Amino acid sequence: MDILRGIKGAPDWLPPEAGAFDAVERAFLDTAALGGYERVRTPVFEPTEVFARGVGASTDVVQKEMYTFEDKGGRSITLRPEGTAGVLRAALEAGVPRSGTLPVKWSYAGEFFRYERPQAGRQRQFTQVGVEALGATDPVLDAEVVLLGWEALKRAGVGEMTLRINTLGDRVDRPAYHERLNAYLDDFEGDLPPDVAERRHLNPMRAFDAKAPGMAEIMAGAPLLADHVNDEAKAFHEEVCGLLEAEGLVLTHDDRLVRGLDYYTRTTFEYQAAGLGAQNAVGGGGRYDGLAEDLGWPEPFPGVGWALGVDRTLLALGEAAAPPPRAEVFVVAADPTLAPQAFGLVARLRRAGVAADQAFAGRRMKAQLKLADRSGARLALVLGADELARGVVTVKDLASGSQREVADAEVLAAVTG
RNA sequence: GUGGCCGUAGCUCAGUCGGUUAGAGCGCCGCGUUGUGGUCGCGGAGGUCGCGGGUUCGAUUCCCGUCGGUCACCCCA
Repeated sequence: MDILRGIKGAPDWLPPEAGAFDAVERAFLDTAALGGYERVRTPVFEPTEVFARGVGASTDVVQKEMYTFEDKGGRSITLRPEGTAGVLRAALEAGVPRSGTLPVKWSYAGEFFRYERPQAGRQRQFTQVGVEALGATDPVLDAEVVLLGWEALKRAGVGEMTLRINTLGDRVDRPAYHERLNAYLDDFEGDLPPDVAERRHLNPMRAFDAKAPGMAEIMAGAPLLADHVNDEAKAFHEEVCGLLEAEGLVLTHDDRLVRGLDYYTRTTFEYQAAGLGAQNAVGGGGRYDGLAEDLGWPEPFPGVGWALGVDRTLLALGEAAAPPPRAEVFVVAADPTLAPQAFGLVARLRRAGVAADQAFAGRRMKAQLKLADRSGARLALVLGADELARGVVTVKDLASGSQREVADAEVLAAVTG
């Protein structure tokens, strides 16, 4: 019988990569905390409507990538494909817009699910860390969010990065622009790839993303959203960019950066890293001033945020991924009958906060030292009948090979000193 | 959902122009040291050559199918 296998696209993280994975996640979260973003945890599944209405019906995410099922009560449930819709749903449900001081700044981390064909940097279950700043429309807030994401990636160790940024204007700008763009596309009706032809009436901006042969030429002459952004939004964007440039960030303005989620308004941005294969975005985000209303809130409740891909960042880090912490001290029993004493010594060290380990399965001393070496421990503590009789422990420095005897009562000091 | 490439030891891979006992490196275990690792030497364990079918005297090798992996498209973290 074949062994049972995991689910396609649901990765197992094992040592040492899992340790590096945690380090990346921690770096992101720590950076968010430095910015005053407080942790929230929301469910991994939501009513399907949260995403269908929040993320947008025209998006690939909603149209073909959601893990949707019916629970035993007949409700349609979806495994979260992204974080913003669920977090905002939680904020609205808690009445955040009408309580407390705004903006509220939250961070989250967790697993997300999208039914896609796996490839380098893309799995069906993946991990993101995100921040959402809710309840304020202020270019300083947008700049803070964008800068914080950049700093988070830096803190995790990512080297070469580019920051692409764009403004999509407000929702009031959309209808007029959509109409213009669709009128333009009408002239090419017969040449449009099926997916574009189908979706352009829901959201014609997706046509800019289409890479089918010939589309680049068609879109080269298309009207740009940038020309339909209202003056206030334009000024807002310039202020955001100015703040970021003052902090030394090099911006790559990309007026085709649309992002595949319908809720974005005004600021959209994306962090790209080298060494990732085809999927080179390690994070992205933007402002979503209309999302709360999509989720049923009676009045506008603005927000801005980003999500960073932990898996992808790890991929970008490659060999530079931080090595996980290892045991400091490895206890070796020279004789199998001393196992209880070794066990006790390990326990004593651990209680004192020293990362300690030992060998099992009654290995010979030679093999135990080999394991001590492999563990990366700095010191080996050798316990033998000899030492026991004299109330001492042999402390061996594994790098130099030198060793000395230390009185039992002095062991902790010798190890920590 | 579509396409390319790949499935041989725990891992990374070689090999068989179809032929009798399928190899290497790393890792693992043991011996060289009866209480001392990282180097070295010697030895050992470990393989239905992904699975099913076909062609053939004979298939791990050729063909078909299937499953799995991987990369890319679409899109995104």
